[in-house]
Amino acid sequence: MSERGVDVETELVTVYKALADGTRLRLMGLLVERPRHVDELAATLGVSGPTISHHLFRLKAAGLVLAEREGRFIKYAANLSRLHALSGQLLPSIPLPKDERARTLVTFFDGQRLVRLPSSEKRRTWVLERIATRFEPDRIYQERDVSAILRPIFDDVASLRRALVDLGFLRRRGDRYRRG
Amino acid sequence: MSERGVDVETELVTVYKALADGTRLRLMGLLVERPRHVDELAATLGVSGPTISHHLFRLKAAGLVLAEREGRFIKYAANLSRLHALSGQLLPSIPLPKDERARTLVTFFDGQRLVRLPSSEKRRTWVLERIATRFEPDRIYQERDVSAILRPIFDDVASLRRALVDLGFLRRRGDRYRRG
DNA sequence: TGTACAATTAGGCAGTTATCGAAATATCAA
DNA sequence: TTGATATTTCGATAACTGCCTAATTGTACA
Repeated sequence: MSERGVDVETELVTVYKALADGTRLRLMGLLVERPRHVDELAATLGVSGPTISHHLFRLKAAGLVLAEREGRFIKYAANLSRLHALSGQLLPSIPLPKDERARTLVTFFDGQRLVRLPSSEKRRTWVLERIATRFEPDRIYQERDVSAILRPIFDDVASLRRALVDLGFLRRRGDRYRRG
Repeated sequence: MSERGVDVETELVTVYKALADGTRLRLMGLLVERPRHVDELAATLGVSGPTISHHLFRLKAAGLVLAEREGRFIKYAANLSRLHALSGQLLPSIPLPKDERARTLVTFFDGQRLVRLPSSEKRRTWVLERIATRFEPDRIYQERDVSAILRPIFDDVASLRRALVDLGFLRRRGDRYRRG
């Protein structure tokens, strides 16, 4: 799960890097207008074919343009659906810092006690992950054992237990529980 | 008119470049959450103070963060109003036509074909410059070779050839032509 | 004033990038 | 197959970037 965070950051950086160049921005401008061939782009922007090719490669790698061969030509086009998807999302999705997890734990725990269940699944996962460490692996717990462990942590034992089960930290079989 | 276009592009590139780095993205994440001092950022992200300083400089240059001295510390904060202003504007602003030269070429060419000769000398120069690339340097062309090259581009070959000669892209000696 | 601490600047190293011309590859057409 | 054209790949170069350590500047406090 934290892995996905890294991936999102990497992808964001790729997109930002792809757009962080004047020539590529102009390229995108032309391609948003209509699809074009490489040599037309080169002539229009006044740079060499290989340079255009290089920039198109980077834009393609970022998913911002699509290529399609048309006889001897290759037609490049802006990936409009991707642009649309990104447009409302780029800046707002500046990734949260790596230590968000640590700060989340500080925020939601008061000592050993859970202040409240986070509403976002990501934060809930971090919080429950810590609570799950109170259970030994490979040991079978009765429901009352589970409650005995959870009650000092959080008043609403039922919700907490359900959350642990929902996210797979606890597995339930009948009235027995095991760390998952 | 074109000047403003260039400025917008430069500013966009600055912003994209500022965000095109994982460390700076994480920095923004921390600063969006709350203002922080440099050494806290360095410790949190695990890089040296000077490196943080360098990144903050770039973010500040892009207008993404604000700095304020607080005693011995300097408090850095995300420029939230700027982020808000940019968020709906970054990608949508790509399609704007770029510099005047590019717009001219797009306007006057339909693929390889010249729609008409621009009347202003500035625009005519850009257009002819592009056509001139069809001629190899240091090669002598007979008039019929010149026509063979120009006819697919523009019906009125005579006017086009004269314009190329007038602006020095083609040199004529008797009935022979050379790229100028 | 002098010491401690926060931050920036300076200098240097390693890796990346934008650009070009030349050469290679791919496609169509004769 | 050969030739023409479109595009990419290769190889090189100059500029830029991210990171570090060491030195410098700026601020507060004893």
